[in-house]
Parts: sequence; structure tokens; C-alpha cells
Amino acid sequence: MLLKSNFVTKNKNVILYGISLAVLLFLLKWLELRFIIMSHAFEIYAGIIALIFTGLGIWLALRLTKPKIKTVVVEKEIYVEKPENFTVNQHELAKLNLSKRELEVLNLMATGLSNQEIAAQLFVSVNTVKTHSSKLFEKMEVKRRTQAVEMAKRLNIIK
Amino acid sequence: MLLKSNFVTKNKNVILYGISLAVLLFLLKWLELRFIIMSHAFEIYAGIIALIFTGLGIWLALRLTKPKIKTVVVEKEIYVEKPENFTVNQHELAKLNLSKRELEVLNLMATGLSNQEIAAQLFVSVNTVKTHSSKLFEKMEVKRRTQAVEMAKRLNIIK
DNA sequence: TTAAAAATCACCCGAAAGTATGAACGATGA
DNA sequence: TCATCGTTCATACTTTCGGGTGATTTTTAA
Repeated sequence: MLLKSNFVTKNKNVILYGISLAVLLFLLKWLELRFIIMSHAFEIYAGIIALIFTGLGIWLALRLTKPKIKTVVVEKEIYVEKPENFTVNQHELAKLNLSKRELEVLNLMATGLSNQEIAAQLFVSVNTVKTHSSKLFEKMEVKRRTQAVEMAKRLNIIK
Repeated sequence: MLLKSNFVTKNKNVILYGISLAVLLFLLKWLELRFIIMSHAFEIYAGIIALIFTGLGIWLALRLTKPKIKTVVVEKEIYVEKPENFTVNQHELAKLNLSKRELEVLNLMATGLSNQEIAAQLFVSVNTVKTHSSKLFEKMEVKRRTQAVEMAKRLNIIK
């Protein structure tokens, strides 16, 4: 049942064409009887056939052509929780011209460590840390470690 | 010249149809001469006309109609880093149980301001700012402003 | 209405932070 | 080779920060 229905659906156009053909042949037979005896009736008859079948062809073509499939890709944005794709802004970092050690101190500062703790981490004296921090404040043109950290995070030079 | 060329281009299909028609009529006339005397030749003739003009109709339709376009929308998921739609983590903020003023001080601290500057911003004395900061350090269980700011940013309670 | 919490301010003190200056040493590069 | 820069450290000094304590006033909630 379903198969038959499917067959009908699939061949709908072919069946319609067949029926149309049958109807037209009947019509033509009738026309033949009416015009066959008239002079020049044949040319008229041929013209009518031509017109009708041209129309039929057009109709068929419109039915049977498969539509072109145009694929439109719509980008759907999915917001992800800040993935760890942090990349250092090398340009800004370069502009600041910080030394390796100064940058280390800056990073440790950003974690909230005191000079004492930073000194312990780097195995140097507190005075050294102070020197580094003073120089990096100067280079960054800030007055406090909090400002330095804020700026560094804003410029994406530390995570 | 250009106008004429444009005209030709625009009506190319119509002209082609005209020419096809002329050729076909000539062909039909010839066929008429050959088959008119044969028995049942007329049915064959009509069939040929029908076939040819059906083909012509199909050809015409394919030429003259705009191609059908079926648009298929495909959603492509692209992952975007959460834009600056910073939202305060109310849950974490509530857990800390900070007062309005303490949160204000915390926010100003995060911008790198000193207690002196914060006091000026809030039109209170430095001592008041100190009191607020001390209490918020206690609530956040940190020892320094830098730690407080680091924690606050990590917990998404300040921008 | 009354108690608790928040906000305000003051004073003191020690710790931490930051400035200034100088010095020593090694690496780097013109 | 000489100058520069980075790193290290020290001393001395000032400023800022943070803890502790206490007090007053306002706001909020029970």
C-alpha cells in the first residue's frame, strides 16, 4: 500500500503525461475529423499540435526539473567559557621593554605575592625584588604594584 | 552597435525559437511530401511533431525560466570567546558577604588606586577606607589588597 | 522598638612597599 | 676594549598598608 502510494507519487508526472497524451490524441482524432476535409486544414492542425505540445513540454520541464540546491551556511555562535587560549600580547609586551626578571616579578605580583614571598620564589633578596619592581614600575609608568598588575592584565601581557 | 548587440543578447532565446520554428516548418513540409501518400502516415507525422515540439517546449522552458533554487540552511557552529558581557558571579559574591561599601572599595582597589585615592573618590577619610579594606580582607580571608583583587577577578565578582 | 550590622572616623604601631643611591659582576655588542 | 644592560645586593629613608582597638552615627531587620 505504502509502496504503491510511493510509486504513484514518484511517477506522478509520468502518469500525468500519459493521461495528457491520451486526452490529446482523442482531441486530435476529433480535430482530424473536423478539419481533414478543409483546404489548408492540415497546416492549422500541425500548428495546433505544435503549440499544444510546446506547452506540454514547457509544463513538463517545469515539473520535472530538480531545483538547484543552494546551501547557505549560517554561523551559529556558541559562547564558550573563556577557554585557556590566552596568548600574550607580544606587541605590548615588547613596547614595555621589560627584562626577563622584571616580567617574572610582575607575574608573581599578579598572583598576590608579597615582595618577601617573591624573593623566596626567585631565591634572591627582598632588596633585589624591590629593585626589579621599582624598575618595572618606572617602565610601565605606574606608581604601585596594583596598578602594574591591572595594566598588565588589561594589556594582556600576563594571564 | 552596442544597443543592437544588447537586443540580440536579450532576445536570443526568442530568435532561436523563431529560427527553430522556420527549420521545423521546412522539415515538416518535406515530411509532408514524403509521408502524405502513405497509409497511416498522418499519425506518425503527428507523433513526430508532438515529440519534437515537446522537446522544444522542454528546451524553451529550461532556457527561459529562472532556475529553481532550493535554499538549504546549514547551521555551522563556531566557537567564540565570551565577549565583554561580564556578569557578576552573584553566588560567589553572596558567599563573601561583603557590604556595599566594602565592594566599592574592592572595585577601586582593583583599578590600582591607593587608600588615599580611594578615600578621595568616596569622599571619606583614609581611616574609613582602611577599616573597609581590613574588613573585606578578613571576609575574603586574604592578607593583601593584591590577593583580594586577584581572588575577586578569579571568582568573577569584579570586572 | 530594639538589637545587629554597616558606615564613619581616630590613633597607634609594625610590616610592607616603594624611592634613591651606590656598588659589584657578567653578558652582550659595537 | 669599552660602554651598556641586566642582575644582584645593600643601606637609608619615606610612604603606604594593614592590624588592633575603640567610638559614634545611621541603617536595617527582627
